Amino acid sequence: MLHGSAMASDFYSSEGDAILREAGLRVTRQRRAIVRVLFEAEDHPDAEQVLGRARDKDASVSQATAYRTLAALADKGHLHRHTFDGGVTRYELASRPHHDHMIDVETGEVMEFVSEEIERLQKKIAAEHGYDIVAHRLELYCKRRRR
Amino acid sequence: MLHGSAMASDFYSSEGDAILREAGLRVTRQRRAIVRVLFEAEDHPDAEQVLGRARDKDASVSQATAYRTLAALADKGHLHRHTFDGGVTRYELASRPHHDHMIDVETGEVMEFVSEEIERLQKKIAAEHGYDIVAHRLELYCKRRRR
DNA sequence: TCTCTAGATGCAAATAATTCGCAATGTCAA
DNA sequence: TTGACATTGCGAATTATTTGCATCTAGAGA
Repeated sequence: MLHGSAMASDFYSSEGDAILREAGLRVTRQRRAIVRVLFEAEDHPDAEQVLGRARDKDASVSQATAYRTLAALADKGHLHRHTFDGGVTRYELASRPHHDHMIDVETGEVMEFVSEEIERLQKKIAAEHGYDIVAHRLELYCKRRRR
Repeated sequence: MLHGSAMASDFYSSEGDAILREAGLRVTRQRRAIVRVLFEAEDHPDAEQVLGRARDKDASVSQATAYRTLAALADKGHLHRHTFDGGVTRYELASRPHHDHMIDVETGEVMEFVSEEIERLQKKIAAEHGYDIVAHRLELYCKRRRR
């Protein structure tokens, strides 16, 4: 298992390095930690959570660097920002397969889904107005159906 | 025309009073001004804009009251909050017919649209996961199609 | 119409999240 | 190896919004 973990870390580090380079950013210890956190995240962490987790990997990561790195990656399109219903900004790697979000308003749980049909309709609507879609945001706020 | 304007104002004031009462709020001079601004708005003003316009009607409206009133109306569901792509919070009366938003990323222009088909698909998706939709947010970020 | 009280107001200070200035440090192309 | 310039941490500054508090006022009831 130690072997597996080490390999996984190396793997993610290189993936992360690539993302940083693609974004035109220098690869630093701190940024490596931050990007690794993003690769490992299975949720949608906010800046504070990213900072905390990055510090677990490298205690030298400062708040300013976390915000600066997240902003730089988001600006270059490598990171998506989400602000579910007036909450704080949450982050998610853009390299993940595209999906939209469904939020359980009672538990705060965030689920993911895709609908080719909706994607197609969105494009159609935009086209009808003479537009091309650059990005979109679809969030469904739901309650578990009682039965 | 003076007649028309006066009638329109009266109309909006009573509509506004009703909304305030329904929200369980007392009808004050300041709140009347704020709610009238919301009724008259053809855009999606942020708190600062609402405050400015309300002050044109009644100079005594303070920032705190603007925020407090907007928050109270939003909490009671009479007002929708929007945060288009990381910008400030914008407001829109919930009594307006339902619609989603299309944002021209080059001009910032906000357009409205509805698609019964998308609405239906959303409900279907939620249902498939065992959920009922409480609210949703669909925003299309677009660029005018060059030809 | 008068009174009374919970709710509302303005002001200024307080928060929360994020950004910025700056001197010190680190990356990486040559 | 080196030098230019990007990046860092720190703390102060911003921005948007909220809150504490003393003072008013809407509006139910006498």
